[in-house]
Amino acid sequence: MKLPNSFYQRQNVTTIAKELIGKVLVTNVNNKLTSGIIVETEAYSYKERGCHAFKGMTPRNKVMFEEGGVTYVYLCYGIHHLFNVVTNQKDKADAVLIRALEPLAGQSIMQERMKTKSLNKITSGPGKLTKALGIDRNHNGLFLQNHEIWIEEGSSRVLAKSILASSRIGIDYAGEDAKLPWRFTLMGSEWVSGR
DNA sequence: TACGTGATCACG
DNA sequence: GTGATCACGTAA
Repeated sequence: MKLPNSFYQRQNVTTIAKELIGKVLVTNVNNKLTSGIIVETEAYSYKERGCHAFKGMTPRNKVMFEEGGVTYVYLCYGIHHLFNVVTNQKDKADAVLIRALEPLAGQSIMQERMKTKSLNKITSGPGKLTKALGIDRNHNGLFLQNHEIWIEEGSSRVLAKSILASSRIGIDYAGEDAKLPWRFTLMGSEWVSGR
């Protein structure tokens, strides 16, 4: 079952980021189905400096100002595509960055895209998982109710106490806000990114 | 630890 | 137009 729009349109982005742990991200790109269990997320709110939307709307971050339930994909460091889901109401530009997955369906397709014969760490990082699932900027602003990218309920329930909070990665420019404990990881998962 | 890589955005 | 910057990954 796809998560409904009401899941994404709630106000508290950290709650949504936590609840996304254990859910399953699915893509159907070029008729190739791939999926993974979400094991690492980060929350971003327009109210704090870590967020692309902090200084207002620009051509790049425009979709963050839509209603929750659409994708926000952008190119980072000229090389990596990063995948977010937009949350909250219209003009409340919050989003959750998906940072790591445990591979589920279509593992051989992911290996092909990553040019590796191993499964090890194949989706353990925000830039890697987009490549493995075939996500790029063409997938910016898509509705998560569509057939190309969506998130569905996982098969087993994740307990709140097995989710760890820590500070977000790679946002030193955000000053004090870089210390917010808005990165969430699944305790004990070997698929969490390692930076 | 260092650097590739190119879109983006705040300046003029 | 131009230049600094950047929510990373890999090799070393």
